[in-house]
Amino acid sequence: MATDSWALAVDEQEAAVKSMTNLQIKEEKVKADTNGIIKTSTTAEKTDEEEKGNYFWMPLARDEDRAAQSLLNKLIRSNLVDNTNQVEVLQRDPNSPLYSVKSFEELRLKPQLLQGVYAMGFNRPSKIQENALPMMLAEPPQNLIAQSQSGTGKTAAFVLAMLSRVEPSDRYPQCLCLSPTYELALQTGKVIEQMGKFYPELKLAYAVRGNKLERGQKISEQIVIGTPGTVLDWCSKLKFIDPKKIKVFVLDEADVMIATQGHQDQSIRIQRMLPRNCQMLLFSATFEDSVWKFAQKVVPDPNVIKLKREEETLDTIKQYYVLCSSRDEKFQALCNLYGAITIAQAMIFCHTRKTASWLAAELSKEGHQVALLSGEMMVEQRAAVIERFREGKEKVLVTTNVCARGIDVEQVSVVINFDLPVDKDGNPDNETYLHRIGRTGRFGKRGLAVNMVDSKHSMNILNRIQEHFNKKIERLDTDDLDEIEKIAN
DNA sequence: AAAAAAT
Repeated sequence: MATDSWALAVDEQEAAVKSMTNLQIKEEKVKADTNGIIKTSTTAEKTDEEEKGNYFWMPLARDEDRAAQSLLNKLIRSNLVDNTNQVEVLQRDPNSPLYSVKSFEELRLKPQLLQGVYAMGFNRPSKIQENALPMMLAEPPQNLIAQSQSGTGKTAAFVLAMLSRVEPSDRYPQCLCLSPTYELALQTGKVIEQMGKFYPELKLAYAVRGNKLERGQKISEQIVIGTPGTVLDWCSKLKFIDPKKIKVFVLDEADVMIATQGHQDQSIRIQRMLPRNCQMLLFSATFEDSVWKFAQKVVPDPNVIKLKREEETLDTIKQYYVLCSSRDEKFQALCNLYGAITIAQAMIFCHTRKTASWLAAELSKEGHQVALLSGEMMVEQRAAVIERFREGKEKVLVTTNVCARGIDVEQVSVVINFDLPVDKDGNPDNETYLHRIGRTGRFGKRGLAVNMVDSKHSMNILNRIQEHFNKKIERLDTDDLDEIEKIAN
């Protein structure tokens, strides 16, 4: 459960891993890698920091440069030497060289952190990690607003940044990470636990709904992951956390966390309680223009990694639509698709909780096994459902926007928009669209997205989404099962 | 419209 201690969670994980057959191969690989690292760091010339046992990334610029630059307090545009991704990198300190690392060793991480990185099966940094890690680990700490497509390793990047700054012997919260939903907080927590499992003293607290602590004490966990409402309570009313001691503040899915129609109030209230020198890290696959501007206003002096519009979509995800005339026809089309989408796993998105529960019930009546997940369910139930889906015990998940962002289940090969994503004014929600289809095509895998259109109005919405991303969404005939299975494979 | 709170 969410309240479990760090140690317990790690024990459980290890028990699970031991039951896997390829354990020995994995362990040997980790050992070899870490031995290699320890050797090189002892033979290399040691800095004062290393002598004290602290391994830091080399400062990106000399102190005098930095002092001069901080006066300018201005962003200068540089071009990243990078021919595969069209990204803009805006550096806080334009005099410092623009770094990107090609290996985790170059980061000079503490050995137990590097061990955690390799134990998770990461061999080399992804594109966003290459660029973001040197910025995040620089001394003194610098803020970062970073954009990178779904499934490209943002979580691992900011988790590594938190773990590199945490001091496990100090028994109070030092790193705070906010997630927009309960399920995502649990998922990110697992990544923190896995990557940090070689720090024996380190503990993680989950500040999420349903995790009730005894009143009147401070918590000793060094890292806190949570959802905005609970975190705010823990920091203010309940005083479990002393926000003044937080060194790193991460906003995952940052655009929705600071958007007016999102979690803005709570996130900003939490941010205001933090010390002025707290490092702020904002990550998302999408930043709508106005939100991007707001982010740069609330984050002092940030480094910036931004995608060009044409690079936002992933080409590995094929997008289609099916044309229907009513909701019942959409349902029929979906039933036709069911066989094809259950080859691997699928997620079906609805606009409301009501539609989601209706659809799940109707599909069940037709004899199709589906799971339902929405915010009206109890957290215990939600945790159980997402767990079953992760384990592959459920092939199809009918859900709302609660699962639109961040949820990482590798086996998901199809995303279906039973309802297209629209905002409260009925306009297309391009950001949510991108996040939803990004539940498939994780880490370079291929994926399929199918949009169900049932009116002129929804066709118009889809056309506007196409125009926004300048990406063709082709028609699919659900009567042509051969064609569908070909695509779904 | 959904999500997010020990209120």
